[in-house]
Amino acid sequence: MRYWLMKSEPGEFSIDNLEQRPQQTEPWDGVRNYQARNFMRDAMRVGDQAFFYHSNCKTPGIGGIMEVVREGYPDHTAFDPDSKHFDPKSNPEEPRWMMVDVKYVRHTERVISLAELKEHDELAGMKLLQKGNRLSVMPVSEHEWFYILGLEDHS
DNA sequence: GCCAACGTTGGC
DNA sequence: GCCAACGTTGGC
Repeated sequence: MRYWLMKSEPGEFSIDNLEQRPQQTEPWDGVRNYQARNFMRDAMRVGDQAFFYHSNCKTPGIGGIMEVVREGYPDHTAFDPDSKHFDPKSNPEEPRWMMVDVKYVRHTERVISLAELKEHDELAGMKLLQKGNRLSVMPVSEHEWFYILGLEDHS
């Protein structure tokens, strides 16, 4: 089992939205970065766990946990001219972009903010914290995963 | 293949 | 709203 962190702007799609979806499941569409795509296409497996990270908002940070329930398949929003994620260079015969389906597991007991993550030396190696990192889908090590979960009931 | 210009991300 | 960092595009 692997661990991941996936970013979304809560104004677009939040952990609350995921919880309210039918089956509490949603395709993680709209990723238009090759490295992030490769993680979803090549490495994510059913049963993997992921932090739901809220980005570009008042308090960026981890707001919940989700699980991969469907492995990489073509992101059809790239084919749709009306979609804001439309990419004319992708087509159903040769899809350029991939997505996975994720399912709500739970909210974290509180938002574990980016600022807080930065305070912990044990997490200094996290991809999320590297300067200039803009990946929206990235791996989290098992050690980082459980260390972060251990922060949950502190304040 | 180089690289300047441009668009996007995302914290602050 | 600002802007640093980064990825992509396209002329050459």
